[in-house]
Amino acid sequence: MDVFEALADPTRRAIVGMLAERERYAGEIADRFPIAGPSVSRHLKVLRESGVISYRQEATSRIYTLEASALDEAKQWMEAQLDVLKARFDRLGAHLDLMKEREEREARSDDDRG
Amino acid sequence: MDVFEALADPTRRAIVGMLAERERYAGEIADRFPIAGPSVSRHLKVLRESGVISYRQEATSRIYTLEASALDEAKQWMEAQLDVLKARFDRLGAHLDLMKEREEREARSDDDRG
DNA sequence: CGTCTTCTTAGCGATTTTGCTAATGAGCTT
DNA sequence: AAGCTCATTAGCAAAATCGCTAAGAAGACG
Repeated sequence: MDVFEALADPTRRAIVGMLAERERYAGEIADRFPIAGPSVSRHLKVLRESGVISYRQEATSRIYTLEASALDEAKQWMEAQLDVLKARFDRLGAHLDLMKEREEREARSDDDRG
Repeated sequence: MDVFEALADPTRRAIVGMLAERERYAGEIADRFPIAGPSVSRHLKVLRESGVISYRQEATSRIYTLEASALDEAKQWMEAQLDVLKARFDRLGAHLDLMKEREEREARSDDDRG
């Protein structure tokens, strides 16, 4: 259910990386990690339940696929935070510009007065 | 050290959300959650050690700030995976186009002959 | 200097996570 | 139907996580 929790584990992120390249059989995934098959199977389950991956059955094999939507959701959360942060800095910049402008105007007024 | 692990916890993501808006005192953060102060303090430590937030001391208070860089790093990882995935679909699309084109060319040849 | 405020670290228990091996389910193949 | 392959679930131990309360560190302030 929770994408962030699913991506917290380095093995699971590596699986995501593998599936970004192309679809894979469960066994093909398991072979690439130094841990036992059932352990990988559990990681696949977590990724499945969080919606990060899906599979289609083909005879006795499961072919796993990366689901862009879940990953995109997480990306968008990151972006939203960064946007709010950026907006804050932009306002700060605008504020500094405003202060600078006022400063200059006051300097000119001083000149006018001599 | 690990941004993804830091963002796995919903309380910590809420803290990130608070700090995106503006800097906050540790106490100000703690007040917004139904858990005890020390528990929040530990969450802040995890976020600190993963580089997601930083603080500056001011008298007895700590003012916490969101660090864009760590969040950006996580965002970029997401983007990288999605880009690889997208590139794959683009290639697939190109492949399908190629097949379609060949099909049409063969159809024309049939007409010529037919 | 004693004490208040602010925040953290120490230490504990309950729960969850991650690894393992063993057993199970489902589909081929002979 | 027996046996093989592919992948999962079941069940266990070790480790990590998250909450709590109690105790500590460090500046402010009478």
